[in-house]
Amino acid sequence: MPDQPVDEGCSIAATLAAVGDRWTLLILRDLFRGVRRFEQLRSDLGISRNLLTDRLQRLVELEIVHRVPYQDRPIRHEYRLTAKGADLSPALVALMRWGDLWYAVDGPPTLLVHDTCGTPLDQAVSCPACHEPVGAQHIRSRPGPGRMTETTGADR
Amino acid sequence: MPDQPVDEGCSIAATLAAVGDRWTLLILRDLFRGVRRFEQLRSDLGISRNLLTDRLQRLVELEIVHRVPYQDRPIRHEYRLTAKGADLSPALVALMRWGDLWYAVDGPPTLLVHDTCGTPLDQAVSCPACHEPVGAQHIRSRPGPGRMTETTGADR
DNA sequence: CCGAGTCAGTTGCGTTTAGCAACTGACTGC
DNA sequence: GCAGTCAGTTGCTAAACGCAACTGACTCGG
Repeated sequence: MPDQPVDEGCSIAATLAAVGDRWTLLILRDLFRGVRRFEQLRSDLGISRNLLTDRLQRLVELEIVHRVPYQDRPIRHEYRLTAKGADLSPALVALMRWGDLWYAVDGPPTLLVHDTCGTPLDQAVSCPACHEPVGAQHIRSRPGPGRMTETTGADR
Repeated sequence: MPDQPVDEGCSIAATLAAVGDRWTLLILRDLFRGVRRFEQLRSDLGISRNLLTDRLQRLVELEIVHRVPYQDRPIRHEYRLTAKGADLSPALVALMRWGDLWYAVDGPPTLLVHDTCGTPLDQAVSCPACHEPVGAQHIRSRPGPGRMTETTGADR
């Protein structure tokens, strides 16, 4: 997928360049849920086969997903998240919460719970110094160590 | 923008249907950073004018962004996040962190800090009962109250 | 008051990407 | 040996994107 407008030097742009197309995050959502096989993914998502082939290949190249054989004769593979793929979990959680908040009139269609105790989970941005949650209006952005060049002033 | 494959009954799909195209999240990133005017957005993103017009209109329709006049003669508007738009902050933070983790070799290009104390922020999924952070492998998903119908078994 | 400049679009056109349907191929199981 | 499943591939059409040129409402400098 398309070389996104890759604003090098922005991690959001870098992430979207990797997984920011119409299907990839939905494929990953299914992988998190345990849907791992081509045909299952296809019918669950309603994606066409050629695109699914394409997106999975790309995810494998990016090492977000790996192919694991689950039978020989005929050889068939399933797709599993790598550590890099599993690290997308917070992003999917955040996207889900926004959908829950603004589009789920009767409450969330899916709850995320702690496996050991079954309690519904929280997600928060917080300040390790102040030990409190931080809302969007209290987040500032600053150039970090990985910034190459021209630090323009316009912060949040 | 395109009517995404809207798997109704999945908040991730609902969110992606709203903001999951090639440009929208980058536009929102800029709005969070304080870039608010058409021409600024255009040149910062390198997006073509027609698409920017289109995306902004859609964001206004969805009430993620609103148009505020900043001068008359000629009348000019800037685009600002609504509360709904501001609620996307955690999602952008999560996408940014993944990019930082996997693509920022020299450290993050941008740091998010607490406005009052300047401390770099954390984001975590946590269990309110156990009072501890919860990694991807300990998250289970369950049908929630907003689920309409056929609860298929395949959980995470 | 005329021409250059700015900002915010709109229009038109060619290229890319996506979506659909039909086909292949390696099997299993009856 | 024929139907069925799974995982693709190929070919064609439709939708989305990207670029460049044009419009329009102004301001400002001379």
